Amino acid sequence: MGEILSAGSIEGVVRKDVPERVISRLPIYLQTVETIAATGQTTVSSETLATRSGVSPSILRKDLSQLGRPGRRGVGYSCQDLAATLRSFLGLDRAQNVAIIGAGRLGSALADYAGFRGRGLRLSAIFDIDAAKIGTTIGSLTVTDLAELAAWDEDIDLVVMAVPASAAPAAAAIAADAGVRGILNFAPTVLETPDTVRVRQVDLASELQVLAYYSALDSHAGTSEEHSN
Amino acid sequence: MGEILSAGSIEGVVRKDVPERVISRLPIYLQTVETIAATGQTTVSSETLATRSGVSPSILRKDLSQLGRPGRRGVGYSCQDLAATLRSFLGLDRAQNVAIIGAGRLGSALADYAGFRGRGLRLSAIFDIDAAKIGTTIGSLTVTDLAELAAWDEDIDLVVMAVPASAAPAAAAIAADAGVRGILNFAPTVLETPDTVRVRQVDLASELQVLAYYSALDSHAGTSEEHSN
DNA sequence: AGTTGTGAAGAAATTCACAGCG
DNA sequence: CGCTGTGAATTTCTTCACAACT
Repeated sequence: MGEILSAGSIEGVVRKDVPERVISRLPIYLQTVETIAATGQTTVSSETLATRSGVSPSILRKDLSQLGRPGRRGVGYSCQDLAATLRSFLGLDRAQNVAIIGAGRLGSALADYAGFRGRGLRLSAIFDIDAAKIGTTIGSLTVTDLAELAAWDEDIDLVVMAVPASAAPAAAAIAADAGVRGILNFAPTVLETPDTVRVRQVDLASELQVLAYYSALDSHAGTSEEHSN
Repeated sequence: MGEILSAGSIEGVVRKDVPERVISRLPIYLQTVETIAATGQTTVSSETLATRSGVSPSILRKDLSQLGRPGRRGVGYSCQDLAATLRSFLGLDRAQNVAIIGAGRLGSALADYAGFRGRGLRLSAIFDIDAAKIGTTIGSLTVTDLAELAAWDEDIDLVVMAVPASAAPAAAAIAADAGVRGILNFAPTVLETPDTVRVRQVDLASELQVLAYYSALDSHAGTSEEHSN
């Protein structure tokens, strides 16, 4: 009974509450350590892993210390162990069922996005409310009426919301009623959901506007034509 | 003489260095205040604006206090003024030229994304390196060889990187050489760029994995079949 | 009276620096 | 000897609470 990850689930590892800030960095570490493992390296130092992940070594060590499995002092972290621990910690041992709501341009593109499989995510349905789209095929999936989400034969864990802002709140309510646990929202609206449903916001225009700020800032800093070179 | 925003630029407003955390909230406020203004309201309180933007009133007031234009005590903020101030502050007075690199599924979908215009962003080109794609049309744009980015007739301010992870670093280098100021990176790789180029990362799989964590967490909290209802 | 702007307090995140271990 | 794990110091962010102003 020293085994912590016995059931291939989170069991026993999640005791302290880990801040969301930390959680949001773990997938990056997972991605990085998998890339490093793919080159044949068996261990990796906090220095290397941190640099390749875009964070400082101390923050990386603090983060990893939270998940229970220690690295080896003088050596570093075992790539295999670390990847397995991260996957388990993130709840990726069993693939999460993901549905896309919105079979427009963006939804269709995301449906074909290769980055799901192999990352612990299984795209299992795509929904829309537009009769013209229902029944059409995207990749290996058939677009289904959103009304059928609640009765879908596989429980949907997560939803990618790829509908216009005006349609997002109603769709979110349907998803929440259906027992969905998380929504990744591409619509530029703050969604109100019961606290059983966590929302993460991805707003393309906002991100670009942040970049625009720095772009304009630089233009004014060096008012003359060129900096130097 | 007294006019601060005379040249329709940032001039004089940007003195203190504003933390990126704050900057990244401003587009949300802009979005919210525009929505409110569209309903005909002329002023809005920090309470309302904050709630609709998903932040606390105090943080909203702190954020807005940084941009110089005060609200009216006892009344709130003028929707028109605030929107104009935010746009100006973010460098959106002149539309930023945006290019998409990568004319695959995602790049194509983003190219058609309606959310650019009216948000101070002008999509002005889409590039790829695949000869089969170059010359094809997406929306009103023709896919162009990435090699032509450097000599493009309009200066590209910002780039949306929608290429596979393996191709991203090379494409980022080309963009950086061409004088691009910001990259919104959809590829799951940390990009190394000169500090003239700011990168913001949007990783779909990572976002879903964060949601997966909370999803799995809940599953273990309430072990029995249903909540109630 | 009502709502902003803002110091001061409090909380959270990050970095430091080094003890502890392999 | 090298690298992790971690308390303590530091920095950053958020909230509080109220004076200032319309």
